[in-house]
Amino acid sequence: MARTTGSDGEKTEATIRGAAVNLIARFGYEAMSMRQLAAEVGVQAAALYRYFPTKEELLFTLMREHMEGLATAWEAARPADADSAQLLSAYVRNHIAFHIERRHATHVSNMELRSLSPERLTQILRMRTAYEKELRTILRDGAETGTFSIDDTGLTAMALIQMMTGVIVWFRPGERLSIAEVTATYLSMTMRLVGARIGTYSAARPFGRAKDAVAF
Amino acid sequence: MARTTGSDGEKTEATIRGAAVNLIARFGYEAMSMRQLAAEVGVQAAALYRYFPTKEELLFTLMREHMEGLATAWEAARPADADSAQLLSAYVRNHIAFHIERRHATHVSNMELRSLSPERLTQILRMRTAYEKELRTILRDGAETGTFSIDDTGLTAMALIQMMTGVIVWFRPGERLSIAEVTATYLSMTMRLVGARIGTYSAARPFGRAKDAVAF
DNA sequence: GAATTAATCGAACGTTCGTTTTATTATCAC
DNA sequence: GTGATAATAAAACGAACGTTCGATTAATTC
Repeated sequence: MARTTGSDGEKTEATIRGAAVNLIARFGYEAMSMRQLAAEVGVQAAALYRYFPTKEELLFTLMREHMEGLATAWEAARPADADSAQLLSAYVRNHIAFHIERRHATHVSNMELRSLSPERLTQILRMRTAYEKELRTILRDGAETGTFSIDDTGLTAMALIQMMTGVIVWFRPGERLSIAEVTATYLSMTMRLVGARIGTYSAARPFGRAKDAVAF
Repeated sequence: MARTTGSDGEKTEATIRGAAVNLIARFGYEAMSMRQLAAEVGVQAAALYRYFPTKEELLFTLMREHMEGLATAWEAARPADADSAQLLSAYVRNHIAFHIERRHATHVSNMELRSLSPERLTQILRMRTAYEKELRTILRDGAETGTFSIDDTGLTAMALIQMMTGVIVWFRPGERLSIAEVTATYLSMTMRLVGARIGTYSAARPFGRAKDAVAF
């Protein structure tokens, strides 16, 4: 009974976070119990409350930090003094890379909005909207300069984001396609979709072999 | 106490299904309780078990029928003796129409896989795979005839499906864009994405007004 | 080394869950 | 009208939940 020898608060908290992301991604937030999470971490459920006051606070923290991480990554990746095509290219690359690396956290971030209380939900949605707005701005500017040919920027932005984020649904590291190949292909598809004129972006062929329809 | 005057089994079952789809879409399957569902329907929780033996069976039924409905709709919509571009066009139109009309059921079908038992999950995944294979076949054939220019059919198929299905995330009937406009735009984007040669599909401009970046 | 703080444990709280059981009433079939 | 079936209600079962509380031990600070 009582404090376990060798316990370290920072390590335990990090373990809790990691285990929570995995368990929520796999079972769902509502289906994951605190006892299950605690067992995964190697503590009793009561110990979790030393780090997170409520189950929802744990979820909110994971989701908020995911969005903050995305915003930060995009801020670092966004090229200065770049034209629309370059900006879009950077956006796509960053988006794919970020989400592939955090498949489970992305899963949680996209699928557990319903379990947040209204105020917290508002916060997360605001962050998502801000990120989406970045893409809309790129598309609008590109359309205005004639770099892109877009029917509706709002719709196009959402369609692209859904398409790109959807990579986490099917991509599995170590399988047929590499991250580089996937990224290049998504970029190529994106540029075509927005009607970018040939030559406004570098879209080297991502595959050395002939097209085939190997099943996923 | 006991049977309510005017009760009708068929009507009650239909009401249960409808209410379940709405509640699950809104709160999530795990968060929705049978008492909550029963209250929404206007019966006691025990009554639900006359129609569905378990909560999971209810979910499975909703998801299975959603997929069956989609397969049936595609079967009816698929044109006979059509080329790849026409097939893809029909696929996109059917996909968008079907999902927009069943936003909540789609939500449930996509987000609650985790709550199914392994055997049931396998069944649903098989149905999804079959539907996806239809698109892959269209893309592959189109690529072989040179109608489309595709880097990787498997990836492209998944990207398209994620993009199109994602319409339910943002589309709201009665708002800025009509279903026809949305459908036309998704079709236009799809054709570009797959590198369909101009002239191989009818992509009339879906908007009469200038492109703008009105926020969603 | 003593006091304080940190990190855990075990037990328990109050509530809710999916589900079953029994009883009751309504509707249908003959 | 009688018997069978359908459709519901009310009560309860056994289990599990998120969380709190008090106690205990480990680590840190002075």
